[in-house]
Amino acid sequence: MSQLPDARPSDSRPSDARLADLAVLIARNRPRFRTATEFVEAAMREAILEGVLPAGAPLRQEDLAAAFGVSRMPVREALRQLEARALVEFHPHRGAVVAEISAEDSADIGAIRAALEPAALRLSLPHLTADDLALAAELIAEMDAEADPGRMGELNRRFHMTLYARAGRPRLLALVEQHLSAADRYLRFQFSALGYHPRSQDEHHALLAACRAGDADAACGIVVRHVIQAGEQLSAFLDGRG
Amino acid sequence: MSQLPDARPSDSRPSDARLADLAVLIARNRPRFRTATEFVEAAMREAILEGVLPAGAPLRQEDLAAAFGVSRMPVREALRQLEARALVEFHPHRGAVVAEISAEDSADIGAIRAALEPAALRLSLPHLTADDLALAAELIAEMDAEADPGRMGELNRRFHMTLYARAGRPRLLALVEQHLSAADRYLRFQFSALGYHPRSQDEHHALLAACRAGDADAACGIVVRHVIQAGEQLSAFLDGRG
DNA sequence: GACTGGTAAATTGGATCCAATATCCAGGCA
DNA sequence: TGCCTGGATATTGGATCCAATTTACCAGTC
Repeated sequence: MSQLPDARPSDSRPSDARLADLAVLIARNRPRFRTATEFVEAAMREAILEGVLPAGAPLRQEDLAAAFGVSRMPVREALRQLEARALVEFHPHRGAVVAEISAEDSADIGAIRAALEPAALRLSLPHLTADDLALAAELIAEMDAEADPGRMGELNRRFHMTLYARAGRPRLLALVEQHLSAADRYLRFQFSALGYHPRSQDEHHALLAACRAGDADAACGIVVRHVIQAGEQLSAFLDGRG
Repeated sequence: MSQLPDARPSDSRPSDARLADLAVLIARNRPRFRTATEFVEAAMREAILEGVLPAGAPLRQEDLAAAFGVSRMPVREALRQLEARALVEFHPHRGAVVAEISAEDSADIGAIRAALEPAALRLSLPHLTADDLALAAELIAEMDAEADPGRMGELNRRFHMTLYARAGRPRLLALVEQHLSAADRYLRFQFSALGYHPRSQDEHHALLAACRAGDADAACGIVVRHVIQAGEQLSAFLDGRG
């Protein structure tokens, strides 16, 4: 992981073009992560959010280390970070497990989204560009054509984040994305079980229209309803099989 | 730290009362932290929020380990958790530092609070008891008598959390408390520099009154204004010495 | 047959050890 | 003189090792 040479060339005629190409090449080839811990943390977060590591799954440090081809230590540090994000739970001396999902937790996340997302949208909306709106429209179209639940969640997340992106509040946006992802974990169930798809798409269209019109109040109202009703539907679904 | 016996009694007549007492006794006597990592994490978080470890301070793992009387490993895990909470920043191979504070970050936190706190209050307000309101009033009174900025922040945080506590959304409340604490870090400057004290207390009184009256809209309006104007004042202060 | 007690295996938490990287400073070269 | 190069040092990132705790299993007893 860290013993790769940094691709530092000994080429001694540094034309600007060459340097630029080089930077691109380095950027691409640079192992996406500078430390093993970062790598493991990102991979595990994705695995949990994607459902590859299902809720309740025990996380044996030794096994994970072997799977990632590293020692236990980066795994431990990554698990600690994920714990702080409420994606895994530690039980002292008994190990970590992927955080369980529940109707209560779903409602909790829904309440947080319903509070944060309109705030982000209100800040972002005045600064949205035509390109942003075009991209959002494109993402809606892609969702229409998409069947795979995993890709679906990804597109949904990108659609929402595109509309919030100009808020210029990194911390707020990070929180929003975090809970959007967390909600994805829950929605994964629902996508296959219930066909909540068409209605959701209607709301996406309405939201985009309100954004185009620059109508913050309307847009926020749609977002809140969108989030709330998704949460309720999901809570009902989870309750029905708790 | 972890070699204390678990106080498991061999008493073989388990009356319910005895069991309950036992649970209390165990809970009280159980070392507050079960692992060194938990201990270090809690202590460091407090130290950062209290300002004992000021913004920008380098966090040498060896020194911290010595200070806590443990090895570097629990320190490393604790630092990772604090990184996920945005309280420290890692620079690969260069070490960790206490997260810097800035006017932008202050505004960011203000926006988050302004979104989350009214949501928490709205959920909590219908379930507030007379005791809750009495406690809140008491905390306001204590704030009047308090001069120390540290204790002040603590009281302010408890006052707000008392009003939100009945929201019944653990995740939401954790987020609220986290950002209330983060704001404290910033307010510490202000308390001594500017005398924003009296006005803030007026707002606290007004907020409590609205809660007593069960007027959610009014209470939320006050909270939002309270947070926003504290944020603005602070941003201005920080900008003025950027 | 169920429960207590004790022992053994598995797994985590913590400490130590090694490698890799960044910083700092001296020295050579244009 | 100024900049780049190279090595020494400090500090982190990662691996290995040991101890402590939990769990499972099995024997013995009521």
